[in-house]
Amino acid sequence: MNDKDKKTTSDNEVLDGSDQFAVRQAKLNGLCDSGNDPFAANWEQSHVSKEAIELLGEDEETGSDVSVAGRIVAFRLMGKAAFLKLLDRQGKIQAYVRRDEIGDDEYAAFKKLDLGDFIGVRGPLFRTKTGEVTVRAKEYRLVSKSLRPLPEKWHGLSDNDQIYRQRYLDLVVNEESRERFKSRSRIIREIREFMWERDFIEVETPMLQSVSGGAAARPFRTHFNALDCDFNLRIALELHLKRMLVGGFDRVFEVGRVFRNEGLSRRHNPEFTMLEAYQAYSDYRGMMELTRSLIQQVAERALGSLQVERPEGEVIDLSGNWREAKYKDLIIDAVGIDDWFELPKAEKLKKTKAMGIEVDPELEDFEVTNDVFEKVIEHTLVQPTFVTHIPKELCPLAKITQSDPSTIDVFELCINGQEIAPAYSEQNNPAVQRESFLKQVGEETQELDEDFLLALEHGMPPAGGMGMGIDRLVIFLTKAANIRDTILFPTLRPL
RNA sequence: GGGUCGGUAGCUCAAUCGGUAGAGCAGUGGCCUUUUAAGCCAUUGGUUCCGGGUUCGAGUCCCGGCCGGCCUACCA
Repeated sequence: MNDKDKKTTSDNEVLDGSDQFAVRQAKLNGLCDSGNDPFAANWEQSHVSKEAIELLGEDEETGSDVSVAGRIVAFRLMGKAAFLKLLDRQGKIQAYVRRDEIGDDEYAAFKKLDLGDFIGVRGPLFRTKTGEVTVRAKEYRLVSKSLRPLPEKWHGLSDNDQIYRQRYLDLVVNEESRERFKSRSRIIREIREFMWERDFIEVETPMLQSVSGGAAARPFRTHFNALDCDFNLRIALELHLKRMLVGGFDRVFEVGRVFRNEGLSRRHNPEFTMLEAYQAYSDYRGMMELTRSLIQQVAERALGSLQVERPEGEVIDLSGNWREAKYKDLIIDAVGIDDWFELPKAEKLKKTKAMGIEVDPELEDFEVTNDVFEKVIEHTLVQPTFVTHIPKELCPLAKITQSDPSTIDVFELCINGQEIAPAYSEQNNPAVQRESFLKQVGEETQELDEDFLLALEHGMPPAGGMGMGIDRLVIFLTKAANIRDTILFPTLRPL
């Protein structure tokens, strides 16, 4: 195509090193010409890095033969010998290669390896002067050539755009990121373990839905050619999991992706992972115990600690029982007015303005109050807090509190200044459910899910239900600053 | 969507008031058989995100666009 690319076709041409792709391509071509296609190679691994390192006892200087493999992430050549670091799924292991041990020809080829290449190394373990367990190579093999240079070894990759668009590079060079995604996987595994231990069954429900309900969010729309009809991507798991309760699966959960057609922010990605769990014959109090135990067990098993230090230094303490606070009490405390809930909307607006909060005057009365919660209170709830007795207008899928008909049987768990998990005593009266759906349909661009109401009319056991934003859980458990740091491939504008 | 800050070598970053675009790492050539961001010598590499404009002269100033960070808006 251009002059630089022409270089790659000729080994005889002198490469000045200015085009690293061309240099590497030429090395690869040279190998292929001599009958060694590295992409055709494989390698028998006897140990992964961490296992191999642990083979050598504290007081041992040398050990048995191992065979390891990985990507070269450090290469220190010192004339007739070299040290290199191989990165595999468990971490890094050092290898030591000497010309007098692998032979002159092999060593000449070895010197042409590049950072980023995958190789296998076989030989005995030994301990270096500084005590690092190292594989002394009797044999090595290039098993895959890397044609492009890795990001800088010390600073890693810091350009956000590139970190998200080329996550694989971030994972190779940034250990913090690598560890965070291992933690995420472990957290989700421990969530499943916990639910199984509690006798829940994991199910999978449709992502493509003709009516998307269970939350008030705008859906993504798509088209199904075979039936020539439009579908929505799901915005919640709720309505299908409740159908499972109707069907007699009285403890069910699902961990899955939901999609909401909303903006991006530090806390929002349009596709994110939810856990929803429904337990028949329980209620929101039961879900409170379940949710607390779940997070405690997951933190204990996945991280080994119930204390999580925030980047700012404050320690989130997950141990013991957690604080409970009534929504109304938190509001009254924040605004400093005992009869806040009796004030007309105009007075509330005056007060919020005096507090320096911008509130849209078109909002409903309860929405003004909820703005106070979201803008003033939520970010202060760093230690785990169950917010209870939430106004009924905010949750159309829950039961009314017997002792206070203005509120519903629900909690909203806040940790790290964010909503993590709401839970309800689920509404199972089909008539009441229809009524609150109809109200919602009137207010928003929601459609009525008649199929779900039909299911309810067949009878759903009383149940507690809980939904948890897994990404937000991972944010605070792994000390991430941004939801995008917890999602391998976050949604980005296509280039 | 709005505000704001940014985009310079493969990567991490400099570049004074508008005056020859630099460094470290990586690469290339050489020395070096226990290194730890290995070291030493030499050296290649630039559409300064893109397109216009002002100017004798633009990485720098102006306008438009693209992409992103942060804040904000939408958000059970």
